[in-house]
Amino acid sequence: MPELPEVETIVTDLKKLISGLKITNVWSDIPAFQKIKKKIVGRKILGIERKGKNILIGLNQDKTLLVHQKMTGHLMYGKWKRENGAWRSILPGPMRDDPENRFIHLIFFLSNGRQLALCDMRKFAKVVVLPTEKALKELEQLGPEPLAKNFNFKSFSKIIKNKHSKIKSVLMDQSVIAGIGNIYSDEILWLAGIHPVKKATDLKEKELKKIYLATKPVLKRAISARGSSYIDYRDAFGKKGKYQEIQNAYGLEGQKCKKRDGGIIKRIKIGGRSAHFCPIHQKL
DNA sequence: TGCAGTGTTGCTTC
DNA sequence: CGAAGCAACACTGC
Repeated sequence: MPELPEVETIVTDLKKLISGLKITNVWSDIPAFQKIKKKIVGRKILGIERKGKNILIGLNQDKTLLVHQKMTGHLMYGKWKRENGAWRSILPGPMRDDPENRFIHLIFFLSNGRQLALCDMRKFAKVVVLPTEKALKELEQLGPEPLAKNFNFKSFSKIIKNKHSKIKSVLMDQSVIAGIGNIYSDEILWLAGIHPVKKATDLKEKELKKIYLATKPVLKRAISARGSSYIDYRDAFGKKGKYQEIQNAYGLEGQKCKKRDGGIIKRIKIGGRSAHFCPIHQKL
């Protein structure tokens, strides 16, 4: 679920909320997660950063808590109480009676009395504690960060030009660019005016440039909107993102293209994923 | 009722 | 080797 904008939103918030705190206890109903308890209880949280869609929580003694939220995972900061076998938020706010609470599978108890909870309906999320060096090594295969200052057209086009897959799939390939998934690949191609099925290797210099130039604005706008909450994404405070209200392609099948070019947004399958595009201004 | 579809990734297959 | 297909899981909507 969470792509770069959603992960960036949570990381920015968590930096302010949990940096400097100690982890005092860990609860989980998933055996794999229960094992991390003895590795991190008593450790201090030094800092938090994002790499692609990964969240790295730096701990003392050179350990890193590596979290990938995959499809439906999201971290929330608050306070929950176990009631009748379920976790219930006891703070005022949107988490109070959010049905999402029933999917809490992991809780870190913090030294200020608050908790960091992982909500994950489909249980795909990855949470591991590794020596920092190892964690960084695991993420070595990630492509460049599209929002970094050194993300330039030359390196961007060089990687993409010789890929033989469809451009949408290439944009979602984490080793090509880090952080782009199904929603934002649709949005980037809509803004660039490129058909998602087009083979990357067939793109002309001018078309590559359009994609490159569309990438940053789409991601930045999504970060400003605090991400998309198509189904279950929540920010650290249990609030939904607003990008789905300003989307141009994703999830808009059958609606008029917002470019007012007379197109009706079409939905097709690409590599097993749904792709949305305007057949008028995104021609093959 | 049952089954296709869902924002990700990595393993298997060709 | 690179590209494509599918499974991991739980739930929703047609």
